[in-house]
Amino acid sequence: MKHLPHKTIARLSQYRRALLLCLAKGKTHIFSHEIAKIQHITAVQVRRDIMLIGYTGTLRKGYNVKELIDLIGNIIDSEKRIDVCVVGTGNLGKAIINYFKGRRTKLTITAGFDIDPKKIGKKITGVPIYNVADIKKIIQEKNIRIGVMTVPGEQTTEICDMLVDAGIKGILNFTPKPVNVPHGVFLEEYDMITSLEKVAFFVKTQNEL
Amino acid sequence: MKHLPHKTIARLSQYRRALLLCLAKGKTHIFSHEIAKIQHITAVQVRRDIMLIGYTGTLRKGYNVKELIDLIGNIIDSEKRIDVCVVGTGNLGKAIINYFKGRRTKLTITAGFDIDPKKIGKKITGVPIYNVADIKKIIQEKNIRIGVMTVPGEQTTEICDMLVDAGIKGILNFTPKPVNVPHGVFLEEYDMITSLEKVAFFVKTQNEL
DNA sequence: AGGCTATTGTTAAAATAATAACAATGCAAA
DNA sequence: TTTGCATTGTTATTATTTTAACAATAGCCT
Repeated sequence: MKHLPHKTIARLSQYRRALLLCLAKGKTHIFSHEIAKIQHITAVQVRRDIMLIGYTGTLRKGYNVKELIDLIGNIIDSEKRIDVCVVGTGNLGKAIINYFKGRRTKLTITAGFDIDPKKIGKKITGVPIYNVADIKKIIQEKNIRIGVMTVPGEQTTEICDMLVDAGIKGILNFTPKPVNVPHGVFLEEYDMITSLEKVAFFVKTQNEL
Repeated sequence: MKHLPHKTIARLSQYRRALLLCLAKGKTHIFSHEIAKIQHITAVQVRRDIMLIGYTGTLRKGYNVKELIDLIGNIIDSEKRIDVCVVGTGNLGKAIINYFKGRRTKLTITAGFDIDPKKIGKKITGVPIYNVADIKKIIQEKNIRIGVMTVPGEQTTEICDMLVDAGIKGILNFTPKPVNVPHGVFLEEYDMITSLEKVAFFVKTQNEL
């Protein structure tokens, strides 16, 4: 497979969720338009994405749910578990840790970090919380490869530098402040306000029509 | 202005954040490459976006920070405040409410909804929490136009239907379950796992090289 | 069996988005 | 004043992503 578009990667992850739901319902096959409906995209796009990963469905029966789940897993999952840490265990950090609890994925949150002494040493739904000061030590000991940042804006830059220094390979930044990472570290930023303002923009323009 | 690309809308919102920061620092002008650096994009893209909204900077001095903030505001803000509600006041809901606290934007969170009697009637950083059963009444009374869903997956569909029924115009769905809305309601979905799996995919492929 | 239809797989076209290229020009320094 | 250069604004090009089009065919119905 030469190269999978970013967008396709993101959709594959979503397809899998839909497929797992179907599997749970006992469905063995699914049509492209059924997946499309769930994800609010077109059936063509689903077929095209599936084509890109080299899977082939059955004419008039659709795709084998289980096979497709496995294949998507082969592509987007790592062979081995990838350990993830969450830096900042405020509301958002807790939400993320809870969100992952009990989901079967190769991604596992194995550490949380905070500066609050009241939190350090405790656990959040099974995930131990460490002192941010020990971030490098813990990340290397546990071979953590991905860091999720949910700290307040003022600490973002400092924490990011610590993560990079500790040898982290990917960062998902939920803080409102953009960061810089050296080449070789994958960075994904997400800002809730941007999403909300986007919704608001379309609500507004629609109203004006 | 004929038509602004979705991506540009999203970036404008981010530019504004960067600009507000600069304004706070006392900067009166800013260069395209400075904005670009903050946002991890190219200066060309910044200039192009700014061109699209019809603003013109000063050669060798850059863009007037204050003017640009105002113009972006004119474009992406509503004239009037848009009221937003958050349905589900768990960790994520609380995180979002806190996140907005004290930010000056036309978007204001004016209601939270929950089913937990212990939460109903209380406030979260100033935002009153109502019973989900009263969702239609409150939304109409307060003229709330946008709903943010942070409820558990099982309740997603039901809550979504209630929001639509109450006349909401835009929905931002943070739950893991995709929803359907009728034409005329703008829907934006965000799934944290998708973001994280995307990061993991690139961490994985890079490792394999 | 034979025709009809729904569905896949794939190529082609269109739309969207990002990047490059470069003319214009105003400020700074000589 | 004049030269050089940094910076904008804009058009052109390229890359990416989505959508359309349609041939192929497996299964269903008669």
